[in-house]
Amino acid sequence: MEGNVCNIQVLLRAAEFLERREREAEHGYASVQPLSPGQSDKRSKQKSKKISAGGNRSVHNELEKNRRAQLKHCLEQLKKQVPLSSDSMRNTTLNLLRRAQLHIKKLQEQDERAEQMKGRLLWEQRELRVRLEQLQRGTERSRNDSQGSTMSSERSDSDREDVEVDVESIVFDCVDSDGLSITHTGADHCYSSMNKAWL
DNA sequence: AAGAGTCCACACTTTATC
DNA sequence: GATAAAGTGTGGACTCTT
Repeated sequence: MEGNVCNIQVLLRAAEFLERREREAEHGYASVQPLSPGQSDKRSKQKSKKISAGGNRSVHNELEKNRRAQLKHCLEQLKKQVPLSSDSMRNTTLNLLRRAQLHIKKLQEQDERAEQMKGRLLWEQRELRVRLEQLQRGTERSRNDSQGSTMSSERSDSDREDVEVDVESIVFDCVDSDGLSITHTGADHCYSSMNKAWL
């Protein structure tokens, strides 16, 4: 009985040795040796459980490789989206993530500014429409007074349609070269050109 | 409950940079 | 050559599916 126990222990040791040698041959170095008890709870549990993923080390390794390749691919994609840094920062993953963070912040700010400008332009558009209506009514009245004409308004709805201005396009026409940072004078220029188009 | 898939942390190696 | 960063193998933990 005692002899059998000894044989089993010898066999287990031999199996361990063979496994270790196989690992060394596979990737050039021995796998991580378990730490002494108390160093790490995780490590102390290592031998107690089979590998859950696939039950096969090589399958697990392949899956992990795929996962990392995917992660790397995503980082490459991100690198394309994020503008290159002008300073002498090294192109490490950490720096890439930092630059991405800054870039996102910048884009959010630009978006905010664009929204503000859009609101202002819409407000301006409404104001100018009201003013136009007033002017049209004024000219109609003066014509009626001077000529006593019964003709209907010179400007039909279709004419008025021509006057309609696409605010969105104006916003982008007025955008500065750096993106969406529209200066006040630039916007004023837009308004004056809008007025010219209408009059 | 068992198995598969995925994420994460750790140890270690390899490669790049100074 | 020293150091940092990237790459790899591995096992545990967790979630989801069957």
